[in-house]
Amino acid sequence: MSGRTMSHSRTAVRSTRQRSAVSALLAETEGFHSAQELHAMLRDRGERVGLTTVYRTLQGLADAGEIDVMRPPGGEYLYRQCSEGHHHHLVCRACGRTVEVAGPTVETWADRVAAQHGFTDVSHTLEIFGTCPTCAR
Amino acid sequence: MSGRTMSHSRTAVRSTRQRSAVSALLAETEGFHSAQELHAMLRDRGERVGLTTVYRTLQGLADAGEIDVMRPPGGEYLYRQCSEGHHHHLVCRACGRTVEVAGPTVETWADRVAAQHGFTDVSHTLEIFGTCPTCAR
DNA sequence: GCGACAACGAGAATGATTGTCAACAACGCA
DNA sequence: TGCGTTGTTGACAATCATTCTCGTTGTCGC
Repeated sequence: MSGRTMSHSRTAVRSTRQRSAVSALLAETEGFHSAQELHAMLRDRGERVGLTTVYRTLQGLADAGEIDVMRPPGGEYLYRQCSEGHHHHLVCRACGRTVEVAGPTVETWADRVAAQHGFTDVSHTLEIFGTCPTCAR
Repeated sequence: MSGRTMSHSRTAVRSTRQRSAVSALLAETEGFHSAQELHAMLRDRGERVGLTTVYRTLQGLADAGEIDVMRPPGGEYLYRQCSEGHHHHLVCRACGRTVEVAGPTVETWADRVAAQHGFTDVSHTLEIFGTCPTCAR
């Protein structure tokens, strides 16, 4: 992992119809969706993309940091194209609506705590769940 | 769910050999383990407990807040008996060693952010991953 | 004791994700 | 523009943690 030295221009990522289709779909879709859902959406659109390819493409995009991955308690992986930079999500349990939140406070706190215990190469996951105002009634 | 009114003394939790075995194992075991691992450990001990029961018992204990649940990226659910109260974990990616960390800062931050967006009934998940000093070499 | 019913557990079922591998199609280069 | 290299695709099988089924068993109140 992380050993992608990308020497020269070897192993260039090829642009294919399938990959474009997935990216395009993500670009114009709101909210988080599972790989299965995205695959079904593509199918409904008339795009012919294999399920395996959807999984591979999503993982690739996630590794590249171009999309966000979330795993709600008791559910499968959900993907979404978000704004740039590191941020977290506030998710409604009922309707799934999400709000992106940036928390410099938390980032530094997590790094500091980890450093205090001598941990290096630190990362973290954080999701906030609740009921949004609309669903509250 | 949550409709456990417990009228009279109905639906009392019965104490069984299997349930005791799982609790006992958790009590004297360090670190997080999956349901499958715990089941194997019980088997090695000579305890005869079905896998289904291990799952059920763990879920029950987790619901009751008596044990902690964690789900690392790309893995299955992990269970562990921790100290009382709300806290988070700093986990070593290499050896799995965990350190409990309390973060009042984070708790209030999460609640405040959620409140700002009108979200109610708020909860959150947070895990910090890194490489511990020992594994760093 | 006794009986109601929670708990158990072996095996089947589920379902998301990953592995396989032959056919395919970008893209660099001549 | 033609061609070969090689990353990419996708139908299908395989994996594997978790859940469901349902007949049997063990607890506990009385």
